[in-house]
Amino acid sequence: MTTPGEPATPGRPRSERARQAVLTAARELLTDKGLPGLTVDDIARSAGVSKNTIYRWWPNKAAVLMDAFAEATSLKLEFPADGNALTNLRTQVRQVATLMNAPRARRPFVALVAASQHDPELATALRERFIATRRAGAHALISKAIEAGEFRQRLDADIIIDMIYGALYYRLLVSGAPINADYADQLLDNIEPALRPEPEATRKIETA
Amino acid sequence: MTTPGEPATPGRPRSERARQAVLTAARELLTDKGLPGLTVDDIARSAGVSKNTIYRWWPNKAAVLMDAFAEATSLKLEFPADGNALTNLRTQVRQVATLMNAPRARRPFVALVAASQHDPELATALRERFIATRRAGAHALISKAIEAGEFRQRLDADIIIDMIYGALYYRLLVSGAPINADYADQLLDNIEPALRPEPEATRKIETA
Amino acid sequence: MTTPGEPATPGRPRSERARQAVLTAARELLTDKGLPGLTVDDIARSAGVSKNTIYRWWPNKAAVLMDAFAEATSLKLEFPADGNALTNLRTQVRQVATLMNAPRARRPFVALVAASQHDPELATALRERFIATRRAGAHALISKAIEAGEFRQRLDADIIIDMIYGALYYRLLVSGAPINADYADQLLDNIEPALRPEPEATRKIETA
Amino acid sequence: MTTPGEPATPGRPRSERARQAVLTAARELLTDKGLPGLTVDDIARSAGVSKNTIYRWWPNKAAVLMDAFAEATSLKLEFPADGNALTNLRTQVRQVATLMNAPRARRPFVALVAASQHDPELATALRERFIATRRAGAHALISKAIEAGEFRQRLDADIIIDMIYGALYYRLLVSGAPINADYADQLLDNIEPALRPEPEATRKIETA
DNA sequence: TACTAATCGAGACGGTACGTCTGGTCTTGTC
DNA sequence: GACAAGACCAGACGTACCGTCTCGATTAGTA
Repeated sequence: MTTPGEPATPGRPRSERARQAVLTAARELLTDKGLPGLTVDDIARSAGVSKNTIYRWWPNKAAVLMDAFAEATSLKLEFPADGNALTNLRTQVRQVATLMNAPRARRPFVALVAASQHDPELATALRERFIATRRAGAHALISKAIEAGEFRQRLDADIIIDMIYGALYYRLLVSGAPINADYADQLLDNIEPALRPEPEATRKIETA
Repeated sequence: MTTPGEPATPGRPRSERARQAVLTAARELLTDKGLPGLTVDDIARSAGVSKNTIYRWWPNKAAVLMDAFAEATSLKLEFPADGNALTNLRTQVRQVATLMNAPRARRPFVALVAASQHDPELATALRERFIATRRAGAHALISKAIEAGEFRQRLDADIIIDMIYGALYYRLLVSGAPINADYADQLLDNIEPALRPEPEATRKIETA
Repeated sequence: MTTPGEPATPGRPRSERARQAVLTAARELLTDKGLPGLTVDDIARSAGVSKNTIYRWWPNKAAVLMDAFAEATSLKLEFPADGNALTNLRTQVRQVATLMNAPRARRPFVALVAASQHDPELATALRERFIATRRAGAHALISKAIEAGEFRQRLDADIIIDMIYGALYYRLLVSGAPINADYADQLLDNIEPALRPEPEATRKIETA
Repeated sequence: MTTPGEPATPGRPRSERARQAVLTAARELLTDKGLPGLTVDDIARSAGVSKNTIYRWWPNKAAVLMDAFAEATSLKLEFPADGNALTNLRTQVRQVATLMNAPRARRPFVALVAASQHDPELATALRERFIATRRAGAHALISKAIEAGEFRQRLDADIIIDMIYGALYYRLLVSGAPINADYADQLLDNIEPALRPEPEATRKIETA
């Protein structure tokens, strides 16, 4: 008997074992060898699965990697909202930075971003499933802080996020430099004066 | 008779015509079709050159594109140092933003950055030949401004550059949003308070 | 259910259509253009088959032609054993000569013999699959005739075959002269006195 | 000053050293590696000569090998005409057989015959420069013997030569069996009864 | 207990790009 | 001029990968 609501499909059901084997194999091979040099035949062989099965469930190689990466990073980043806005933002950025640098995430993520440059569908999926969620968290935090007067009024949350997260991506994709909590701190330390509301005196002079 | 100092190699000299034809063809094809879907045979055919000649001088497709792109953007960005530091920085970022968005540069550049993710040599070349020069200009400007008291003392030039340029790369590689002078202005407007020296009152207290 | 005895291999079975198309295309192209100037790409294109498929089943171009030629000449030469030994031998040689001169056989066969000069495997295959069968027929005929007293006792069947067939190959490969039934007759007419048993008088003296 | 009679060509004369080096290198490489796997670049490098020089004096690779082989076998085969026709023929065939089997001749010769199958010019050159001379010697010998009554009247010299020499070529190109004086003897022993004039008695009976 | 329908493995297939190699030509500067 | 050096064009080679396909063998639910 099947779950009600699902239209009781006849025939053999999809093998969960095969699905897991594919994703695991893809993840491992990607971590080991990077995206090029990683072939679908490799994944199939390594997963003990037929190529057919892969193409039955995923449209192409990138989609497999996408799912594989999704599983690997499914653990939600929990952004505690205990302290003041600056502290919270710092915590967020630190967590994202740490995650980006994790060995089992950095290589695959870089590969996916690279592949997305010539694969619009992948680019969309990547943005919607990973990047948007991170941005949304940061955007909510900053917006609230601006409203609450904790951050400058004239701040543009999206631009600030572009800069902070952009710096992380810059290191990830261009300079290759390490991305860790220290670096997150440096970013926050340097941009912090732009986030704080202007002192009364200064504002009066300016607005005068 | 050859110029003294040049060791007068024997044999037929490299054909400058062939070299130019290859680079031009690569540039055009890359702009039209992107890096995948661009084959070496295409370049050879389009350049009227044998594949052999390409592989004699470049180790792979990416290296050709690297050189092609280098020629295309060899025109120096001139950063005028007339006004104050902030204005100069704004001019710089505007120029870089405009360049990044130019149709004959954006596609190739994106393709090169993507390819550099799994090609360490290309990554190094890209950093040394393009990115380093841009950074150097910005770094000099900011450093001087800090020394001259035009910018905050505790600023870390590299971090600031990471953020401003990182935002540009973020749009280039991740969000795909347009990159233009307006965006450059937005970046500068938002980070500017972090660049300005602290007001007298604050500084006196600090330095006291 | 499969035929017992056949091990029922898994996977998609080899395409008989592709096999036939390759062999036919190879045969036709070889007849038209000769072995050089005949490329594997040509065969693949002409057969509507991928190059991959050719290389999956044949180690090189010559092996394809070998099989193609085998199919073309699979029709057995039937040597009737009705009359006396000399007549039968003449019939055999005439048939072989005619076959060698046939337009769809001569060019391919010459090409294969030529290629076999620097391809030991091909040479072996050629000998075993074509030349040996022809020789075997002639050898049986001559041996029996010697035993039956129809041919000279001291004849060496292999040497006789070397000479008769050698003459055919000589014209085929060296002089390029035509090879037909008339030529076969000439060969037999000239060597015939060496085949006949010695006249009684002479034999008596010898055996005495 | 040049030799009178030769039209005083200006410029540097052809380098005999280069010519010799090319032919020697070609010969050695051919003996070592066979015709395929023997490239013009190989010859040039091994001879310390530029490829240009080779193509200046020979139209293609086969022509070089032709000349190289010509030098190697320029030593004339001297056919002594001392004894009776049969003995002389035997001597001739023995010499040709021995020459064909010589290690520095067999490989190159086989390669040339093979190459001549798809190179009409080479085929012509090969026939005219090597094969014709051998045949001519044998033809003269047999013709005279027929006229002198030493051989059968109704013998066709060309057909006999086709068979004897054909047997040698057959071993050379098809069976790969050794070719030596013993083999020459076997050939002569087996065909000899066909060469001898018919005994009077037999002829009378036949013509009766 | 069959029957049906979708899955699975294996692996052959068409298509296409890769990077290498060779043949034969052309272009330098030197002798 | 001939020569060594070596770059050049043309084009075949054999390999690799992608995504599709065709098999026989499983494995549920349905009759």
